[in-house]
Amino acid sequence: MSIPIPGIKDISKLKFFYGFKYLWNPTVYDKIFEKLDLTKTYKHPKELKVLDLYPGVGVQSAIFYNKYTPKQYSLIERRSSLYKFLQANFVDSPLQILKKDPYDWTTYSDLIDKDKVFVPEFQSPERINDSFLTVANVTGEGSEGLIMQWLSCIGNKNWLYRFGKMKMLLWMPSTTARKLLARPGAHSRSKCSVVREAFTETKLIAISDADELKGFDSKCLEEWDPILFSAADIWPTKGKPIALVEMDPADFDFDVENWDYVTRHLMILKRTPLSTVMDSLGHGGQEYFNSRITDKSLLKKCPIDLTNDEFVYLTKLFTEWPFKPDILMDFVDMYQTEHSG
Amino acid sequence: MLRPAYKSLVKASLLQKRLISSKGSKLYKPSPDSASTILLSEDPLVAASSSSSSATSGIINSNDFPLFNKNSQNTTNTTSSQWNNTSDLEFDPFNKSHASAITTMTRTRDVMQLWSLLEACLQSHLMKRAFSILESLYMVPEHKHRFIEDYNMYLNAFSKNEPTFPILKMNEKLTNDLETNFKDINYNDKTLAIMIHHALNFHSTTSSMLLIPTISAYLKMSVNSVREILSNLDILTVSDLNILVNDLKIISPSQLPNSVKPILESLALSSTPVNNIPNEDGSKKLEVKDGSSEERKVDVNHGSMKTASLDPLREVSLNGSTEVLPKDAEKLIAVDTIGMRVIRHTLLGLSLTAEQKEQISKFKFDANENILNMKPTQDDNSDTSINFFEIYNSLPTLKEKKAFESALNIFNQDRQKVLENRATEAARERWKHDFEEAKARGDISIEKNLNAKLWRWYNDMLPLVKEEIKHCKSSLSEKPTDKKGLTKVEINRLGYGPYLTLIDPGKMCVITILELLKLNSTGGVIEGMRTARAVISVGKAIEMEFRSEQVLKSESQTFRDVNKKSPEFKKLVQNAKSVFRSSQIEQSKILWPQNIRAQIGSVLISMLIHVAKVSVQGVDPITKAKVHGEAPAFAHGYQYHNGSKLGVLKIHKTLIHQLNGERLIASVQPQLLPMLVEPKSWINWRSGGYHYTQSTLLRTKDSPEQVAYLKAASENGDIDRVYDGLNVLGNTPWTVNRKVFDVVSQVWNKREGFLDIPGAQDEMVLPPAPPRNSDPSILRTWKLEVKTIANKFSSDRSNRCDTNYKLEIARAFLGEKLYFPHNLDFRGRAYPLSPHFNHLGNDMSRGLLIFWHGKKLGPSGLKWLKIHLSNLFGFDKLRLEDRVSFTESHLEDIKDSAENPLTGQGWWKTADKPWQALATCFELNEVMKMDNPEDFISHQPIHQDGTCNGLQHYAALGGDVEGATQVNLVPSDKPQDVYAHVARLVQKRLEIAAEKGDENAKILQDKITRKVVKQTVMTNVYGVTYVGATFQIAKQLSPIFDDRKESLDFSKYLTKHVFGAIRELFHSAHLIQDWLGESAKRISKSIRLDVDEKSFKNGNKPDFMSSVIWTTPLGLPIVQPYREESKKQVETNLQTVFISDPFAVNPVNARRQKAGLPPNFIHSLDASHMLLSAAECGEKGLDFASVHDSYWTHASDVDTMSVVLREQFIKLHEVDLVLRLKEEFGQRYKNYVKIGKLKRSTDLAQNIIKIRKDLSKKLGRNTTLADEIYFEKKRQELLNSPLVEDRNVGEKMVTTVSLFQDIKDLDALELENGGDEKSGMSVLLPLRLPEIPPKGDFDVTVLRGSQYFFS
DNA sequence: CGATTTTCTACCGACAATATCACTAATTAGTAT
DNA sequence: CCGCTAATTAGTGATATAAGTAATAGAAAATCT
Repeated sequence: MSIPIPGIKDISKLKFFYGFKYLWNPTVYDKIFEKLDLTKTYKHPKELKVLDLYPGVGVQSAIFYNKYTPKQYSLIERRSSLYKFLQANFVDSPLQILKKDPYDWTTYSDLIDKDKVFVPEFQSPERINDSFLTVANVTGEGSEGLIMQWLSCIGNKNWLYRFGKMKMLLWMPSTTARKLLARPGAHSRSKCSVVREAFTETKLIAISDADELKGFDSKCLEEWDPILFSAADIWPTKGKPIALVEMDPADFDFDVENWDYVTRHLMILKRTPLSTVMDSLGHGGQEYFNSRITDKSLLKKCPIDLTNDEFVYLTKLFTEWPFKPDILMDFVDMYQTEHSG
Repeated sequence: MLRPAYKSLVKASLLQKRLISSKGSKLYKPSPDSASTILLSEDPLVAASSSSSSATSGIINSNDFPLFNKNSQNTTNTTSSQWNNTSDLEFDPFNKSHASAITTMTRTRDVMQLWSLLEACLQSHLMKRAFSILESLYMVPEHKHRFIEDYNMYLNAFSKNEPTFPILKMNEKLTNDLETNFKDINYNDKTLAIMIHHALNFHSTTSSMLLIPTISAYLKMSVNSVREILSNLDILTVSDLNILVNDLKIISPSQLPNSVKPILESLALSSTPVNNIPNEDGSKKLEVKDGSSEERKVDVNHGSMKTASLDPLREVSLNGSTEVLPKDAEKLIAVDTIGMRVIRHTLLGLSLTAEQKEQISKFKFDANENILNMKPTQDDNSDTSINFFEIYNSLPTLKEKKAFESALNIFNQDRQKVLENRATEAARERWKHDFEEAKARGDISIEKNLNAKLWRWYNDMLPLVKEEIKHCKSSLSEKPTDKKGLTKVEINRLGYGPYLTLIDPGKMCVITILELLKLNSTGGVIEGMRTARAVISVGKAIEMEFRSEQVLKSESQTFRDVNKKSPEFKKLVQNAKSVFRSSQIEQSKILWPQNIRAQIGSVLISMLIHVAKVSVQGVDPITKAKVHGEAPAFAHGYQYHNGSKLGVLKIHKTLIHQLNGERLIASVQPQLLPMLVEPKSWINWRSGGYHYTQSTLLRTKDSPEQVAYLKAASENGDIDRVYDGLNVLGNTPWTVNRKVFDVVSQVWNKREGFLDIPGAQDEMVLPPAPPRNSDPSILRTWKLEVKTIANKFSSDRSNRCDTNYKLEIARAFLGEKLYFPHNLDFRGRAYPLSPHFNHLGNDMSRGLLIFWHGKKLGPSGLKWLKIHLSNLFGFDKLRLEDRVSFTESHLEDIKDSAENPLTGQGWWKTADKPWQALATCFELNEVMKMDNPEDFISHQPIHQDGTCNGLQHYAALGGDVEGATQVNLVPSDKPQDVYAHVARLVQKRLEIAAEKGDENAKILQDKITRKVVKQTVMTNVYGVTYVGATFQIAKQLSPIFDDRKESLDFSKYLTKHVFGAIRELFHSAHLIQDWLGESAKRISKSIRLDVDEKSFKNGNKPDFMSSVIWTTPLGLPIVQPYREESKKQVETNLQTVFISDPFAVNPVNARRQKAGLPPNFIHSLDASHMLLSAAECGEKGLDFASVHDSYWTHASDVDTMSVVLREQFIKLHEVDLVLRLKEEFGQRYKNYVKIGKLKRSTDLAQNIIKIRKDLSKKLGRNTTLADEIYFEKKRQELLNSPLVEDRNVGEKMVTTVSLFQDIKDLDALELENGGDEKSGMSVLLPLRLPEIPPKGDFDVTVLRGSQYFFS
């Protein structure tokens, strides 16, 4: 029994997508899944539980289900027009449609702990969890923050990542993908690229605009060989291109709090050589780090050129600094409410 | 008078031509053969007023004359030409309006840059470079008519630089310069003054025979008058004039400037001439016609000086106190103090106790030694300070009091001077002193002593600064052309270098250090400050220092030979000096650009960061051993806020801890402390207040428009009454309430929280973090909690810092007589110039201040004192009798509060305003001890507050009887409580709704108190929105409901009812509010015809540029400064800084204009009322102070003040102010147009379409609204042309706008925004204002009898 | 031209985002005539 | 010496930053089709 795949005709009747964009063309999906080769990870798809966040019109959900018929496939969609669409298109289907907000943390605790509607299996972090997959579409321009939060959850090993190394197939704006996947020295290298490097193993799978590729590292592209499709395969058509990314958690071992402080502050002046930029870490930082860093060629590098390993090294030095600042969080109170009576 | 006008017109037309051709305008450019050639006539008269670049005439047009001015209602033509004559193409960077500014702004920037370069070069004696700068300045066409001033500056410096240059050679140079290098420039009277000065001062090189003819020749060459030449006191010193008048007798004393006349007269009488130039017999006095009018009378220091003249100083002989004349101005300051023995002598002559006498004889009356009680010791009763207030009070007779005050005044004059000028040096001396003391005790004490540390930093920083200045100077002396191969640092240096060279490096170091310490814990940063704020503050402080230094230097220069004479003479000199200062402060034309300030600040701060070190302690994370080391005291870094970076300057924790326990009085900007003597009277828009520090009358928001209007009004003499009121406020002497101070001080030193003073906290205590792998929601809650704590911590700390400043200033002024100079915000409300500690501050500040003068309570005073206490407890809505009895029923509490403020029951702490209540308790307690309470001498200011002052004005404006009754404009036997009344109305509404079964209403029914609605009623006057009010009410309701969401829902519901009730109760007020709002909206969406090209760049969508402008009844022009802000990043040494670009010309922010007009208009009225009342009270001899709508005076004078303020209110509202405003708007925005919609079907619309079609054919493209505006503009110009034929052509012209002229009811034709789409079309309509709401029958004069109007 | 998206959110005193890169206008340098 | 072009630079505008949309949500204005 296969689930009917919503067609573009029905989809295009929907107007409001809250800035999100969805690939609707099934042929592109075929290519994507072929490339992903999920059966390599999920040897027993029948045991797989899939969480589909912001499924939108559910094309991908239907195709996925038809291909792998997993044990459980839950769609989390709160936006009422889309929720209604899903309900109308998937009557009597094995897809579980839940009207909950993927943005809200409580959605997950309710789902897993309270209502036990969707309970993934914990697997030890030696390999990718082969019974739990999350698929998400966070292509809204304003929702980038959510992706970043999920990323930091990998670092914290909380949220869905408490069940081990869960793979995630994540749709995002191509600009976000570019930022995340930027390699040391690249123009768009930023803190979140380092986060990605530190916590994950990430590949670009597909992208909706070949032009966008020039923003990515050419060597990596060779390796990834992403699928290109056109803006016409997306609905709504207008707007910026999107990309699909496969994200696997990776092993890491460092003090996240200090590492966060060091990367955050160094990446502000990302084109300033380490020999001078270290002062922005605290009183007398330059002097300390200049004396501690033995490899003088590292001092000539700029933060934008550093690999995560180098950041980890700097973090180690930082933790050993007797005079390091004791407040690592940023507290700026911009809006002091005026008192009046 | 016609000549210059004509000239400017030519220039304007040329300018416009260039503009159009260069920018490839989209505007209509007719071909020469087109029928409309006439419209682009090259005739300068036609082109003139159209030019968007013709400076002031651009916006300050005929309509912009303040309406309350005498002749303003006359025909616009005459006023218009007046404007053109007086201000055509005036090149003044401050006199710019937005619409006109754009073309010249870039040039302005260049000229400013050149000016500062010039100033710097002259200062560094780089005459050649200076000359080449002059040549550049000469190239700026708009600047030519001002160029001579720059040349004079150069010439003057040249004269000083080449003292032995013979006058003939000098003359040669002058001739050569003006005839070959600067052909278009003519000398002016100042030039002649410089030549005369040169001739006189270096007469050793000029033969005496030559001297007189030379000078006579120069005098004859005068452009305006000899008087004009002689009035250049910045050039001609007093001794110069003395020679001219008394020795050479070339000129008659009558030609002297008024301010120095008395000095010279007295010099003439003195037997010893200052100079020994032989009096040549045959020299004639030059009689030159003097057409110049009397100078505006300047009455500085009137009161104090008059009283001083009858003081006993006269009898004291002063001979023998001759000292060597210092050459250097710096040293002059120290010597320029009065013989203090005189003062001491005077004081000792008064009836004093033996103890007081001893104090005085011990006291060193040396301004330099005793600026203020700023000693870092905690000992308040050190021998060196004197409680002047106590002595003053103890004097038995009025005569003695007067004598005392006058002697004190002379002493204080000197102290004020030192305070404004030498405070940085004083701080430095103190550091040095402490350092040396600490050094004697060993290295550890140096580290422990803050001042010693600062001294070290200072010494380390100084060479760096000097080095930098050296670089700057060398880059100055190089030719500016070879920029190649410069590093970024060097290029930046080219920008700020000229400024940096102007100030003494030592001072800059001190200022930098003090500023950074002052900014500790500001801007919501935990341990530090925002970089942006720091760099700008330092830059500003440096600039301010430079200003006062300049004024002081030129003052010393001019008066250098006349410093020590008899006391009377001294007074003459002091008078003359203050006049001189006013003119000097006025003259300084260069305001440093914001980016330069930032750059200078950053250069200095980065040097300080480099050198300032503190010793620190840390724990090695590995060995766990204690580690000692040295770390920079300051560090530059960044913080994120919502993804935005924020530059932060962090202060090391150890330093912060040290600062918490220190007295930091010195870091308060010394120029801005309260004054020891009466502020300089306001005489024009930029002269008043402090003696050596420039402040402007209006706190403008970087808006050239505001300045332009203010300047025009000031020069027109329209705002003299404003000055009067402001001077009364400034001349009220205060002193610190010592009793209250002692209590506050005790509380403070306990370091615990007390009332609204937060307790001291050294470390932030944060809750432990949950494990990293907790649920994100838990992590989030924790983060939020931490953030709240951090914010609380930082706000507490900054609050405590602020309180510390207040206390320190209060401490410094204990026993002193102090004054608050005031200026105005842009609506005309008055504020003290001195920050931190003033009577507008919080309850504690107010409690710490009392009037210096005491007045006997008298019969009514006691009553008012009691009422005052009741008011402070919040019982201000009772009958006066009941308030009196409230106080009388608490006599025991009062006694206890006064006698055991901290150990007793603490009744005073339960007051609404506890500190002021405590102050009042102290007085009342003393009163109770008296046999005859009416004889008690009271210093306590008694407040009279308007009940909802905004609504009072609205009620008066609308003639609204109901509203007037509610806000006590109508006599009543008991005061109306608006808030309670509104609460009752809401309650009624709820009851009705509840009966209908409304659930919300049922729940809320009995929870409506006065407090719930109070804030909303209050803010309603300010145009609070529905959403905002909901939040306010939610805050009040939150204790009732647990759930926030629920609380908010109820609030939403309740807000609707509250709004309804207010609208019902103050219906008339709302109609006026709506009218004001609608008018503002239409004005800010209107287009001026001579609109700048830029604003119409996109065809049919203009940038709206007209802001709402009106004139207050006092004649003060008010310009709402709300425009879209354009900020730019400016590079500095540390980081880029985001600051608003003062040269930007931005479209108005219609929303804010609309939202702002109702409150601003009302505030401009209450400000007028206050200033009128202040002026009147001042004339009646009352001490007067105010906090906007709260008027303060002595208890005994409350009755007098009550009459005054009622009369002034009536006077204010005798005219229909709304009507007046509408008329003013009508005048000002007469030819403005707006974009509206018209029914396509009407004849009018068809005619417009026809015109458009014709035009379109001619242009070969579709017409735009811009084209239509262009033609209408032309039409208006023709109509206003002085040539008859032009006017005829204009009258025959038909434009899309002119069609509307004869239409009567446009309202019928115009479609409101709801009109159907196809039948309407966009057209230009003349701007019309809405009809004003009808005025009610309320007669404002009845409030004469309303005892609760203000109470 | 109507629907949709963005922008507010009570006035004044008052107080502020920044680093980097891509692109363009303007100036300078250079070279040849 | 002048004119021309290439090359450099100065200046401007755009974009990303962090990472729960600050405590909040509905109207009005601006923008787009």
